[in-house]
Amino acid sequence: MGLARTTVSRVLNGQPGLKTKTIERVQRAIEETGFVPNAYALHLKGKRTATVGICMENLLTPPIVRKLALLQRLLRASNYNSLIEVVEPGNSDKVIRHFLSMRVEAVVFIGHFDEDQLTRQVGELTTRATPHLVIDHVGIKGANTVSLDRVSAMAAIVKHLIGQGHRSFGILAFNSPVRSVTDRLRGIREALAAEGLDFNQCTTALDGIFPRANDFAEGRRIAQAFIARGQLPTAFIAVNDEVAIGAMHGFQEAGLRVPTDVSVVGFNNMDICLMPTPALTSIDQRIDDTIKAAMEVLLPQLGGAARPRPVVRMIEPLLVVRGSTGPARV
Amino acid sequence: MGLARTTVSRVLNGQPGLKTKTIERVQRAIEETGFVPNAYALHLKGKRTATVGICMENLLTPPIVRKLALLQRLLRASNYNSLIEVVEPGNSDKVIRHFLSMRVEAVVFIGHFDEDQLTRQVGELTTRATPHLVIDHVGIKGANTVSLDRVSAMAAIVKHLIGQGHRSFGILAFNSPVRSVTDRLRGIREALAAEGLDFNQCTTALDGIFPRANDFAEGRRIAQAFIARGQLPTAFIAVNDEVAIGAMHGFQEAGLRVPTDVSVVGFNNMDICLMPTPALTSIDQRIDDTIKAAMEVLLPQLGGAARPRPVVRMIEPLLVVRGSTGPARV
DNA sequence: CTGAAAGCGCTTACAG
DNA sequence: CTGAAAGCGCTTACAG
Repeated sequence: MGLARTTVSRVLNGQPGLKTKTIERVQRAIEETGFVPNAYALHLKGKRTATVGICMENLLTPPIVRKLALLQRLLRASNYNSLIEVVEPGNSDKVIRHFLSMRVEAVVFIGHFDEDQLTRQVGELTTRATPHLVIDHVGIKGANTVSLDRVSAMAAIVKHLIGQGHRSFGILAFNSPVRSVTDRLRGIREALAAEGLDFNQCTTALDGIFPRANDFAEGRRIAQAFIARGQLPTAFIAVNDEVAIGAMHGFQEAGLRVPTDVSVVGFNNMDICLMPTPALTSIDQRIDDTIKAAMEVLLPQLGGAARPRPVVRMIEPLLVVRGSTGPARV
Repeated sequence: MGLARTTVSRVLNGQPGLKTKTIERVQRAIEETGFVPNAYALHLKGKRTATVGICMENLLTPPIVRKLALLQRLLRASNYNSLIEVVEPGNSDKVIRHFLSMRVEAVVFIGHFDEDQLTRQVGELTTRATPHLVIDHVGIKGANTVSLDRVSAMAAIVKHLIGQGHRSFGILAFNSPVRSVTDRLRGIREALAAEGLDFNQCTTALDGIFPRANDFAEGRRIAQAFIARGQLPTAFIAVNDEVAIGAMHGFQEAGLRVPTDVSVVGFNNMDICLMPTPALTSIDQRIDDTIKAAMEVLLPQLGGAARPRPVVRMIEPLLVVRGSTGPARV
């Protein structure tokens, strides 16, 4: 049809200086043949990939998936593609390799990973001048980080409960070596100390008895174990909303009243907090603000401005008080 | 270092006929330089992309995300990468274009989309000899489809309730033009007809009064509306588990007993079914089996075996009976 | 305003 | 067993 590849290329890239007629001719030809440019040829010859690699811990826990969904939407609004990969145990290096081979312009980690591995990977990305951002996993050396302040979250809970007169606390399903959990335990410990209370003295955990599932059934079982044991704390702090609601049920089935007899607090402020009666007091992660902050950290780096030192932004959690917490029984 | 690109290429691809010493030398050089092959050059020159494009309706509703998570895992186990894209209203053509430019070896649709658009896209993929699979969205002409049999699901529910003596049914939050919902309404209608009952006579819906949210609060509000109206049906069929649980709460708060006064059925059999008291009767989508079937349909096509005509596999739902349904009040 | 030529970084016949 | 050359499908100077 007498069209040079050069001309076609120019039309596709909307470059100026073409006759309208030529443009139309090219566009018609493209439509007729159903031509779709080969992305691999495109990016081989200089064109930027405009792709961000997103490395996910999993796709099964709602808060994590929600972060992904929001980030993906904002990235697209800024004309970036997302390359989403889920880490299987042990293959996180493979994921990073894939990202690098796809020449992503940045890598974002969402969730919790092996600490040493993540540190090494952040180091490698930095060496290669590929920007990165770690969402959630706090304390990685040299890493740009945006994360909920989990220590602060637990302080808010403990303060709220102490303000209601509680002095004995049940800890529900915190038996995990994961950083987010240990941070939260530390938050509880420090908040208690700030009020002159000793963690070991005023908290009880019966987690170890059950396999960790972090679900409704586990919460109920732990509550039952607490009841069977006697000496009930007046307030319960759960690893997440599911466990908290399960515990509420366990208590209520045994004839205890929430919050008259026991107060219960969850974590994540998911929709399910409204399901039990009374509704569950919980911590809101402010995921929208987290991802907004993530974009603020990410975009300048995508622009190529190398940071002299890592940016760390902590998101302040929001305690949402509902009916499941109240004054301690005297 | 005296290494030909050819030799390096051979090492990377594990081709036979190289001296062990050479292989080691190459591998050391690769480690030292941190070399990662450029995927764009790789696939430009013939190498297959081993990538499947997954077009998602959204990343916010749990069943859909669960399908994605499982599919992605199985694809990786079969050595395929997943390229995941979320459709924003109106950009589904852009997604397909991106997939094509990335030379994906197949496209999988998960969720519900605009029917005409999806039909056209399936047609285009077929023309281009790019295999496809539609998960969930049933009734697309020419499409390879794997989907829950929603008509059958509703039949199971209706049969179960009729067996318990119910003859009047409340329909909760089915006011949507989406194919999955209209299919389910048809399922109810047909199942009633099979028992000699007329849909219009024995069902009531008060959905239109509220903005559709499909959540807990909406379920509660609809239940309250039913109570305010009087003439309560004895059984309620909800669009999903959230609405069902909300309705249960609405009824229970008004002093009605479940299932003594009203039976309630959900849909999806999510973990939250265990949260209300009594636990919620629901339909399990059998997502694991759905995705297993999806792989069975997909893999042979990825192998290049062009199907003479589209494969359609319907997954039989599983009714999980719990305490929220019981004999009709007489 | 449009076209012919070089080059991106690999793989794959083809020589040696 | 290893290397030099062509070519994948684009973009980008450079000519015309």
